[in-house]
Amino acid sequence: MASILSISEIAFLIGDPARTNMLFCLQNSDMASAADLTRAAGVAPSTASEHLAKLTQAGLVSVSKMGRHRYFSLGSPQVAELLEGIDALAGKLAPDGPPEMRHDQAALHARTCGDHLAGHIGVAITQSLLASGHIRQRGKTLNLSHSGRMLFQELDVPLSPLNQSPRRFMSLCHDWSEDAFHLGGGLGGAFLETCLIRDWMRRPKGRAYVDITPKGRSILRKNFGIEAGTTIPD
Amino acid sequence: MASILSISEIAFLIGDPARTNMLFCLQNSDMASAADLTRAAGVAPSTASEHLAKLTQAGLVSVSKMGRHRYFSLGSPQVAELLEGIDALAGKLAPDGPPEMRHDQAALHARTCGDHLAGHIGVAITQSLLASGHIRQRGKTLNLSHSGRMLFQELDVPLSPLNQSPRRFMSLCHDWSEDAFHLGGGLGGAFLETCLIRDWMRRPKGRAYVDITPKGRSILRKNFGIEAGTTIPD
DNA sequence: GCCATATTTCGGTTCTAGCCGAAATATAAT
DNA sequence: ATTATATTTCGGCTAGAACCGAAATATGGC
Repeated sequence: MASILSISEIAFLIGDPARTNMLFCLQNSDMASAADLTRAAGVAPSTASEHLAKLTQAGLVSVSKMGRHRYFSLGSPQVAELLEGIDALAGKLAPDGPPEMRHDQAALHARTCGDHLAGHIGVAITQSLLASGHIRQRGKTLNLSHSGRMLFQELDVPLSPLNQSPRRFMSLCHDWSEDAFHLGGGLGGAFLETCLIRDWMRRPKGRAYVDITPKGRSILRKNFGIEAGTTIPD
Repeated sequence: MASILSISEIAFLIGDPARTNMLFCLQNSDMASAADLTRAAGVAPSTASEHLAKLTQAGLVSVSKMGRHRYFSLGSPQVAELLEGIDALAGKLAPDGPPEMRHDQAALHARTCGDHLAGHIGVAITQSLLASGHIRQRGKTLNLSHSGRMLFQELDVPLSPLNQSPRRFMSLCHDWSEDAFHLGGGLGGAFLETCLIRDWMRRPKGRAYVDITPKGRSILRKNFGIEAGTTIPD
């Protein structure tokens, strides 16, 4: 027996775009730092901190302090279930409503999940890497093959710092928008960072997705065989 | 694949106390008029109308026009499922948090569901009526026995107008806060109305529950064997 | 100890959603 | 036709939430 107030409070917490982004990011990749979620939400760190405080206080997410990081995850399996339920309902109720397609299509096309690429592009890149053998999946472990190492070096993605980091080198996050997997972990983050530095992609101020520049489109085409959607015209 | 925006929009709609009241009222009793839901939400009719417009536009509730009434119900079974999910989660996350107990305990003790009594008191009255044989349940049909008719006449509840109304004379609504049943339908509404007129109960301006007066406590004790909680001291 | 990184707290601004009351509309009852 | 009831639209008010930037705190690495 739950009170109306506590019920609406929960829904209220989920019902803010920034927090929704955080929660769904957590549903994919367990263990995200505050900084990851800040990026996912597309707000200032201070704002994200406020959101996370509210979410943790309500018990929707739980936090474990590790070093100077705070890693968040969903508070309980029931939270994940609830998110799934809302997602399912949203899919039924808003069957590709045209009004929000413009803005949101771009978001889904190359959205970001924490500090790495997700959405259509994120999944396509990952599939390309797997298909070409640059990444090999054996059971639960992932390996970057020699050819893959070459590829990332060629793209100027710095790999050496990643070996010293406590973070997992690679991981596959389930992508809720594509129902497939995208590349996460340190490598996923480093790759996106390189994309931004080299102006292959641009993150609109505080958004949870990136726009792909013409330069980026040619990179994606050449290295991954991907025809990226046009967001910034040539 | 639902967009973050449409997801947070749904949660946002649920996340307002007035709308939450409406939705959970609809989960109990299908077919509630706008006026019923206005009462349930505890806001002005104009405000309720705005809420209902938003809910229908989003597809969370559906509406069927019958005469000069508009009857609402939940938009789909999935909406009901979602509400259940939130309710369940709220029960786990807010295990009797003391901060909101004061205000809310009163609300749950004698809350109203549309135009009839619900909550602890509503359920207790209904159980008393069933136990004493004033109401008989045979399969899906409900009958008011002769003794029951006498009882309500004694309490000055006007029964004759109810026979002319198109509304169902009696119904049992599932009470989400007590996990039991309370009396709805025309009789449920008429009884509450009598309680308010005779000052056995008072509805705080625009709230979705009633306070029980000392006079009302004695009525409940005498007729139903119920010890109502004290909200208004003698 | 000292610097860099991660995160929170604080102060102040802006914007939106909820609220009401009054008036308008629609439909039923007389 | 007129009156009563049910519901919506409109205008204006107010409170609260989200947001940011700057400064404060905590922690790890050196």
